[in-house]
Amino acid sequence: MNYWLMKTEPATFGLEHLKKRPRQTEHWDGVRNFQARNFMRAMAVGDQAFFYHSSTAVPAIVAIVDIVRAAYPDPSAWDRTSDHFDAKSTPEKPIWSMVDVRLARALKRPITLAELKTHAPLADMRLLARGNRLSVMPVAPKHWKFILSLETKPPNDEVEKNPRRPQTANKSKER
DNA sequence: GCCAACGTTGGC
DNA sequence: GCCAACGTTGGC
Repeated sequence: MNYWLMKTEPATFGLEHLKKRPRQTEHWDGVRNFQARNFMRAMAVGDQAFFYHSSTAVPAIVAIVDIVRAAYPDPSAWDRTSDHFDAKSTPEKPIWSMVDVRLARALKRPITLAELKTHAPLADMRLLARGNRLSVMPVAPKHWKFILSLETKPPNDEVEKNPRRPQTANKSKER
């Protein structure tokens, strides 16, 4: 069983949307990056993924989802009205894939990107790698376990022990 | 709104 | 196959 992380923009489809889906299940359509697609194709039923809110005020892991259906063709690729339409993909020769995910549970509290960055054991986490833009990526089991261990701890604990940089009196922007 | 990083496209 | 231009992602 493997672990993953899947990004979604809460303004478009966030945890509140997933909660309202029938059986709290949704197909993960619209991925148009080969690497991300290949990771979805590597998923098996029973794998779990962090549900991550991106492009939002407070980027964070907010829930865990179960992979409930392995990769199959993404029909939005041949839907001309879709934002994700791709003329190169056809029902006969589909290029893009999706999986179905079902909400396992919301985290007890969101684990923010800012918080993840403060933890040394996560230093080599793919999500935190420079320039990372993949919307679907694997999560190492050690990272998965460590992140879940943060759930029951106060969010500011570690931040206070590891101040990011000295605060200056001047609140104006750096230049 | 800015911008760094990266993927894709297309000319050659 | 190279690589510059362009588009997208996503944090800040």
